[in-house]
Amino acid sequence: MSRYDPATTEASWQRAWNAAGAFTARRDPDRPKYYVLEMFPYPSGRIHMGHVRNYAMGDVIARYKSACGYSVLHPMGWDAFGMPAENAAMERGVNPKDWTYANIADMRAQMQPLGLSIDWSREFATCDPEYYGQQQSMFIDMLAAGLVYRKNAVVNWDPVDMTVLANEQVIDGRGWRSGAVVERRELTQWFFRISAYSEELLTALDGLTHWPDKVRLMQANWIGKSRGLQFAFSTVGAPDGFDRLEVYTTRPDTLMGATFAAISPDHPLAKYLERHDPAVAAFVAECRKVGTSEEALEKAEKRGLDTGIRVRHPFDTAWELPVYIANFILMDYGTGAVFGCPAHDQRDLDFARKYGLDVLDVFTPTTRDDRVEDQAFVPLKSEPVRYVRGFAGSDLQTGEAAITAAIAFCEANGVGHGVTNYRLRDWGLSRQRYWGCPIPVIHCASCGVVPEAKANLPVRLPDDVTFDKPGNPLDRHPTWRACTCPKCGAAAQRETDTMDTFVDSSWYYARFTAPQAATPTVAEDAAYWMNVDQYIGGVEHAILHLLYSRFFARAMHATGHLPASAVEPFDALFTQGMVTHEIYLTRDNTARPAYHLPEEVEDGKLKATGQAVEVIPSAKMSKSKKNVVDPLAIISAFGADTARWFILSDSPPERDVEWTASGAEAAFRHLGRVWRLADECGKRGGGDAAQDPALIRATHRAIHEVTQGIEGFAFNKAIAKLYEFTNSVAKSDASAEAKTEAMRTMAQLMSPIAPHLAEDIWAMLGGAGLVAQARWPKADPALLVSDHVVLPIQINGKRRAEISVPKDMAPTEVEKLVLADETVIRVLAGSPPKKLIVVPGRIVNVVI
RNA sequence: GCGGAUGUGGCGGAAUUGGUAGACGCGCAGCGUUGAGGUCGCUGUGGGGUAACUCCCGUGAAGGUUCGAGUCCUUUCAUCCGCACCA
Repeated sequence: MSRYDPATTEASWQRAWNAAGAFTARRDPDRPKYYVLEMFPYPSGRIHMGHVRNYAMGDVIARYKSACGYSVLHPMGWDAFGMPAENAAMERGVNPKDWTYANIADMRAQMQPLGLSIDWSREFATCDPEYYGQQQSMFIDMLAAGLVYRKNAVVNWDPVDMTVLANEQVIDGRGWRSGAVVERRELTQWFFRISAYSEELLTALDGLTHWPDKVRLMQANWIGKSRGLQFAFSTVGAPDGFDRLEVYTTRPDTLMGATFAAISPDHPLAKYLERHDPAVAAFVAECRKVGTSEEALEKAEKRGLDTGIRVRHPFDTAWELPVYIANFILMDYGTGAVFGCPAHDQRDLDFARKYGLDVLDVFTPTTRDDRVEDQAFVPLKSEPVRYVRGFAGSDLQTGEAAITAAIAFCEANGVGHGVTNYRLRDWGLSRQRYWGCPIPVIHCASCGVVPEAKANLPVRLPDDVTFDKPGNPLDRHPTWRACTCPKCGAAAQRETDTMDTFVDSSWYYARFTAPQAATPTVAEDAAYWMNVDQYIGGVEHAILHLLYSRFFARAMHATGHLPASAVEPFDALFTQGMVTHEIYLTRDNTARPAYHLPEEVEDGKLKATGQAVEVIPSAKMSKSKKNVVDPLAIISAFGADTARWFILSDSPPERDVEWTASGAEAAFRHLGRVWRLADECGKRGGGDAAQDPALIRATHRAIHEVTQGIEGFAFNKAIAKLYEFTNSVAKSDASAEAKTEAMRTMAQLMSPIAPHLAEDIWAMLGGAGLVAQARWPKADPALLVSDHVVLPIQINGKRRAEISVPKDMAPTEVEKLVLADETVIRVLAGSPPKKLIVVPGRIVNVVI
C-alpha cells in the first residue's frame, strides 16, 4: 500500500471488526455498562446526511466508551409504521409492507459502509409482528390499569374523500389531494391518560440534569402548569340546563375588568344553540372550517358571535355581560369558556374593539405613561402596579400577590375556588389508517369493548389490502374485522383504528435490551442495560417524542414491564442540529425557478450548459429544493472516514452544519496527510533528535483535549485539536521511534471519528490487535502544565504588552515586574497607577 | 398567535464561562516542488491608518453595569425550530 486508499481498506476493516465480534453487546457483570442510542430512522429508503451526522455522533461516543472499558450497547432499528408507506401504496400501487421492508434492506446496505459500531444482531422494525404484538400486549395491560380510555375527539375531515386527514395533509385549510375545505369532526377515539402524570412529568424534569435546559424548559411550558380561579357565572336568557357557565382564568385579579364572556364553538352551550339557532349554526360551521392544529386556530382572524345570552357578574348581579361564541377559545383548555378583560389582554382588546365592547382598566402602570391606544397593558406578574378596580381598593402590588389575594377573596365570598390546571392534554392514539399497530380490542354486541385475549396476539395486519379508495383499508377488508368475542364467544368485530406511530417509538429503547424476548422486556436485561446513558437526536423531537417516552416508561413501570429506576428512560440527552446546504436555482422567463443538485453545479455555473445559477443561502437539505448531497456518493469518492470527519468537524454538534464540497475535500486531504505522516515514520524515519520534549507535551495535551472534546460533546473542538496535533508531529524533528509513538496515540485519538484510517495507521506502526479494541490513552497531568505563563498587560482594559512569569509567582512580585515594564513606564509617565489588578495566571490590568 | 433557540473576519467556527477576540479549518495571496495544471510542502491573511511602531475601529443594532463585556442587564432587529394526526 503506497497511498491512503479508503476504498479498499474501509471494507476490510469492517470485516475485521465483524470477525472479532467487536460490537456485540454482552451483559458483563464485571464491567460497567454504557447504552448509546440514536433516534432510530424512518425507513424512507435513502439515508441522508442528517442520518450520517446523527449516527457518527453516537458512534464516537460508543467507540470512545468502549475504549474506556465499558460494556457498550449500541443498537439500530427502524421506525417503520407511518403514512409514507400508505402514500407510496396509493401513488404507486405497491404494498406498504413490501415497500417498507425493501426500504429497510436498502437503508441497512447504505448504512453499513459508514463503519458504525452497531450491534446488528439486535435490529428490529416496529412493523415486525414480534414487536407490535408485544406492544399490543402492553396496551391490554395499560387498559386494565386504567391508563387507556375512550372519548370523543375532533379530527380533520375531508368531506370529498370522506377520510380523516393528518395536520400535514391540510394545506391552507384544504385537503391535500381533494382540495376540499377541511372540517372538524368528532369521533370516538382511544387515549392514553398522560394527564394523570402531568405533575410528575413536570417535577421530574428537575432530575434530568444531563438534558439540555432548553428541552426541559420547552417540556415544562408544554405541560403548562397554571394556578387560577374556576367559577360559574349565572346566566340570563340561556336555555334550560345552562343556568351556569363555568369559566377558568389565570388572572382572577382582573375579574372587575371583565366586559364580556366567550365560549368555544365546541362548547356544549354552543352545540346546543347550533341545533336551535340558524345564525349560530352558520357561525359555528364557519369556525369548524379551520384545521385542528393550535397554530391554525390561533392564527385565524379573531371572530365572534353575540349569542344574546347574558351572564351576571359574580360581584355585582345587576351588571350583565354579553356571551359570545369566539373562534379563538380552545375547548381543550380549562373549561372552554372565559371572561374577557380587554384592558389587560391583547386578544381580548382586539375583540372588544371589533365588537364595540367596553374597556375597563383594573390596574395602571407605576413606571410608565398611560396605556397606548389599542395596546393592552399586560405587565409581568412580578411588576408592581396600582390597582384601581381590584378587590381591596387601590393597592400597589404585584400581579402575583393580587392573584393570590383575588383567589382567597373569591373563595371567601363563595365565588369559585382556586385550581391548578395543566395545558397538557391526554394523548390521542387512534389513527384511522392501515399501516400501524392494530389496537387489540374487539367490539361485541353484548359485551361492549373487550380486549383481545393475549393468547391471540399479535393481532396481525392483513397483507391483502387495497388503496384504490380513500379511507382505512381495514374498514373495508372483506374478512379481517370478523372475530369472536374473547368474553362470550359470540361473533364480534375488530377495532379498525391503529396506533399513533409515536407509541412505537415510545418504548423501542427498552425492547433493544431484549429484542427477541417473548415478553415486551426481560427483567434482568432491562435491569442491566437501562437506562439509555446517552440519547441523541434532533430538537424537533424535544417535546412530543420525548414526553411520550417519559410517560410510556412510567406506564410500563406501572404494568410491570420496567423497573422503577427506568421511569426516566434517558439519562442524558443531546439534540443535534441539521445538515444544511446552499440552494442553486435558475429562472427561465416567468416559469417557476428550477432547482439544481450541488453535483450539477461548478463555480456558480451549471456544468452541462454553463448557465449561471442563483445561490440561495444554506437551508435544511430537502429533496424539493434539491440541495442534497448523497452520503453514498461522498463515501465512494472519499470514503466513510472523510464523511464522518467533515460532518463532525465544521460546526458544534448542537448547531446546524453546512455541507460544503470544499470542506469535504479538505477533510479528505487531511486524512491523507495523516496517512502519509504515519507512512513516513513507519518507513524512512524522522529527524535527528532522539527525543523531542515538545512532541511529548503535544501528545499529552492532545490526549487531554481530545478526551475533553468527546466527553463534552464538542467534536468540532476535538477535531481542531487533532489538526493541531498533526501539525506538531509534522513539525517535530524527533526520531522515527518518537514519532511512531506519537502517531500511535494519534491513531487511538482518531479512532472514534475516523475508525478505518485509525486501523490503517495502527497496523502500519505495529500496534497490537485492533485499535477498536485498544484501551483509551491517558494523559500525564504533569506534562499538561508549563512552568511559565504569558501574562497580558492591559492598560485601561486594552492589551498593550505582555510578560512571561513563573506560573506560581506571587501577585506582589508580578506587580513589580509590571511597573518595570517599559510600555507601562511610558504610559504612566511618572505618575502612579490609579489601580493595579493582578489576576494570577490570567491577566494584569493597569488603570490610569 | 404561543413556546424555544441562534446572531463573532470573505466563509464554518474558537474563546479555560467576566480576563490576550478570531484557535482550527475553508477561501485567498506569495514562495518552493512539479514539464503545465492538480497534488504536496512552507509563509502570510479581521477592517482602517502609517515609511515604521502597536495608533484607531471591531462579536446583528442601541443603551447600561464593571478595572475589564462576545460573555451579565435593558430595549430592539433578523433568521431558524416546535405547536399535540409528519416522522
